Amino acid sequence: MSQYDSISTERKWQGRWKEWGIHRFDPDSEKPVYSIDNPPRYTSGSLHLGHATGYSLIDFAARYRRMKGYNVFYPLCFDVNGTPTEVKVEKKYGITKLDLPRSEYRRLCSEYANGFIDEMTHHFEILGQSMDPSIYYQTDGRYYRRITQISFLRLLRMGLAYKGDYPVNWCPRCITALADAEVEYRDNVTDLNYIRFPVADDDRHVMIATTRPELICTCQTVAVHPDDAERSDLVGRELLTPLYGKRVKVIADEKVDPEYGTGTVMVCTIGDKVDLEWVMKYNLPLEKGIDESGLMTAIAGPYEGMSVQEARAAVLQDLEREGLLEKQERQDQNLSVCWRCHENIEYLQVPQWFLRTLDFKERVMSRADEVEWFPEFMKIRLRDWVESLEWDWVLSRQRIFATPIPIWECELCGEVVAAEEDQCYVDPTEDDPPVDSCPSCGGALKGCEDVFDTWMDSSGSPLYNCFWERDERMFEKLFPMSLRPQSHDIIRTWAFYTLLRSEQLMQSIPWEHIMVHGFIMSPDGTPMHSSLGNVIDPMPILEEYGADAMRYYACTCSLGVDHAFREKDVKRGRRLANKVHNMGNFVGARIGSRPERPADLSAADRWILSRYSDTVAKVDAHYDSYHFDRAMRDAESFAWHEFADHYIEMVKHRDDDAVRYTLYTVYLGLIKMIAPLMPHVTEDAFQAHFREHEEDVSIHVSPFPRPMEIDEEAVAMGEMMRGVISAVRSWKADNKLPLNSRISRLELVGERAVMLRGHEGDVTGTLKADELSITASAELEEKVVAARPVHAKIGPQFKSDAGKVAEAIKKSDPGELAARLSEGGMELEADGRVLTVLPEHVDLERSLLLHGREVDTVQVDDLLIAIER
RNA sequence: GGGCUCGUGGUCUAGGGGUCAUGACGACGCCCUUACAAGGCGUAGGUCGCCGGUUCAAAUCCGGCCGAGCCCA
Repeated sequence: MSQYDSISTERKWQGRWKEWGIHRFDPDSEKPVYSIDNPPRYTSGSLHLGHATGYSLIDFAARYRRMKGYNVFYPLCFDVNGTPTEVKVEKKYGITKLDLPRSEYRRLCSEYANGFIDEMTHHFEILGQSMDPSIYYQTDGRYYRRITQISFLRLLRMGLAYKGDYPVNWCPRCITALADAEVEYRDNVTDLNYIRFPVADDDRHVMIATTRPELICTCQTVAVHPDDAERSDLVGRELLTPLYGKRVKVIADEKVDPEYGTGTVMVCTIGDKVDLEWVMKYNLPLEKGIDESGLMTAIAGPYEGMSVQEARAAVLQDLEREGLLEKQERQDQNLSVCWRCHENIEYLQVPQWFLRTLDFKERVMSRADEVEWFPEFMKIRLRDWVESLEWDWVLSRQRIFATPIPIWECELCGEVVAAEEDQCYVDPTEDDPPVDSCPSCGGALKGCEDVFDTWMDSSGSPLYNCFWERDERMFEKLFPMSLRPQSHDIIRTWAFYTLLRSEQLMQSIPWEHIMVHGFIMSPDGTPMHSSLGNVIDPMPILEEYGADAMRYYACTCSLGVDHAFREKDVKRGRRLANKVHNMGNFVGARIGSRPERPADLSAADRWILSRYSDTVAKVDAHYDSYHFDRAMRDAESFAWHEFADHYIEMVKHRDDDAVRYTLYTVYLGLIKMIAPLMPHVTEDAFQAHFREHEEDVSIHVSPFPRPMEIDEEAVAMGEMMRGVISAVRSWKADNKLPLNSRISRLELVGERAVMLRGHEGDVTGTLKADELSITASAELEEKVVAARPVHAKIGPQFKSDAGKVAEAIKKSDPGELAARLSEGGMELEADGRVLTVLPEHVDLERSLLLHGREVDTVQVDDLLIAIER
């Protein structure tokens, strides 16, 4: 009947929250700050399921901390920068970066990326996000790029940023350098070509296997393994490269794998990382066979101007014609590709700006140790990455839609003139340098056309968020931040670079906690890819089930691991929202005004207050350690299976101050516990039933509940009542009776049952029983029907005899055993020793028989319930 | 190939030394009960991936293997 209408309710409160400004960070507040280094959402279009989940997890932390009394800093922010947008724009307009003036190209990118922001902001609202628009930023803003540039100028002055001329990863499609972190690997199958290299001044030839025949033109040397007896005579001799006839020397190097191909390797400039090592080691000339656009250079002779693929085909054809191609084998390989456009990357020597990184490995790891990781094991990923680093970070990109590197260079002598800090934001391709001409030679200055790797912007997010170089007082207050939330795939980039730069600029950690979540996979557990057609759009889910239901799913996703999407969890979320709503209807109809705590509470009241207190303590601790899945599990299980299923049933027959007080207190605390996870339905219940009695304008700015009392005796009584009531309700169900059918008489028999004397009303009222009597053992025949060993007691005491004791208990006649135990214990003999079995070692199951009356009996543990219809 | 995480009823999942293994979904049966049938009560369904080891006791700890996912080469 009463159904919760999630969609309209959610829109309503989302609108109010905006009006009330309850998510606003207060710069003037004295409250402790909890600041979140929120991942600026990349403006690539609509939100996908992974984002919906990831941002939900962050929002849980934000809302929880607000309720814990923190001044929460949780900015609405977008990442508007970089290659992914350029790739999309180039596709859309069919252009490359070379086709348009820089400013025009930049305008198209900016228009494209900014075009998504309104929609994406709206999506965040629909998801129930509590991001604060009053501290909004986007990474292409002059205000943001200014911080990137100033931080670079500091690093430059410290000697940590430098210009170098080393081979770098290069994407010929994007025509730019790439950092190691931007290189991805793809499985591929290619041909391994066996090619004859004639030996100079001899009629012999040597067979060389290569996957890159187009690079014969840059072959600098040929290597064999020093222990390779078969080929050792070649070392020191010269070979002639096929097609070119260039003389190259044969060397011996440990790094050659004698098992691979022919055991003879041609070293080119530069085919792969191993080539690069040899180039460095033997100081080989760096001849460039491939240019920045991925086309063969003049060195390739007849193949000049061809693409790598074209040249490879042509070279193979020519080799075959000359009889130099012996054979070809299919071979698996691991191809290095550009992280964004997936073009094969090359190693090219083009002068670049670098940031000293290798020198900081240890210090970064030591900062990482100062940060608390959730989960802890994710730090291992960082360590593995840091240990594997071989190059400094290439900062410069030959791209356009990013932050310009704020320097000018002398066209004559190459002298670098850096921008003044107060010039920033500055674009050296448009703005004037701080001096008119080169200070060393008077030559003309040319603005740098390179831009920064966008991770240079991203890794400055804590600096920007904390008002670095904008507001000293705020910086003192905010830095370091409280939390960095992110996914595990960008540990090697965002987390690493942020730690690095915070160490270099501040000698500090950037944040105290880092929370790392996994990916959302398709329902069958495989990754979602648009090419596989298994991508799930969260918007229809949000429209069908509501944001609270979606967030319920999100909170079941424990940190650090990947999760297959499960629509049933979203459905479960919707049912919980409905349940919470309906519990509110029941409670709201009962409570009237804000009740004071009456002097006497019933056993049921004290039981549920104790269980509630225990739950609050657990849930609070789970939130505090970002275990939202556990927080929800404990809160939900209490709400549904203790409070609703039992307590509410127990008090339906009552109408007194104690029950009003208990319902008010427990239900209010309950919705507060769930509020960070399901903010809409809890706000709705708060506004409907509590707002007029409570001071807080919204549940989301109200204090998180605190445990009240744990009354062990009441818990024992409550659990027993719950057991009795459940048992009788199942008895009614088994006998096909409606649950509200009357029972004329109940009798509880058992020593523990006596505890319930004085609280008969809770039981009779709930079960609609006319009469209830409680007796310890009277009029009953007790029969022990089973005896089970209590291993938890037997093990520690009897150690290696535990097995024998357990066996003896199992073998005994239960009745006799019980008799012996009541006389003080049962003695066993084992290897000449006497072992005494005591009552605590045995769990007796008794069947209690009641005769003389026509009754049904139900047993709960050691309690017998006799029911007279 | 290396690192990390994970293999638990049909499906998904909790638990991480103490012995009738948690819960959800699904299935089946029953019940419209002074909040909720989008509800309640119950039943069936398990060699806790496989093989060894440690221990009085292993789903849990250790080793190996098999399988999955992620990250990296």
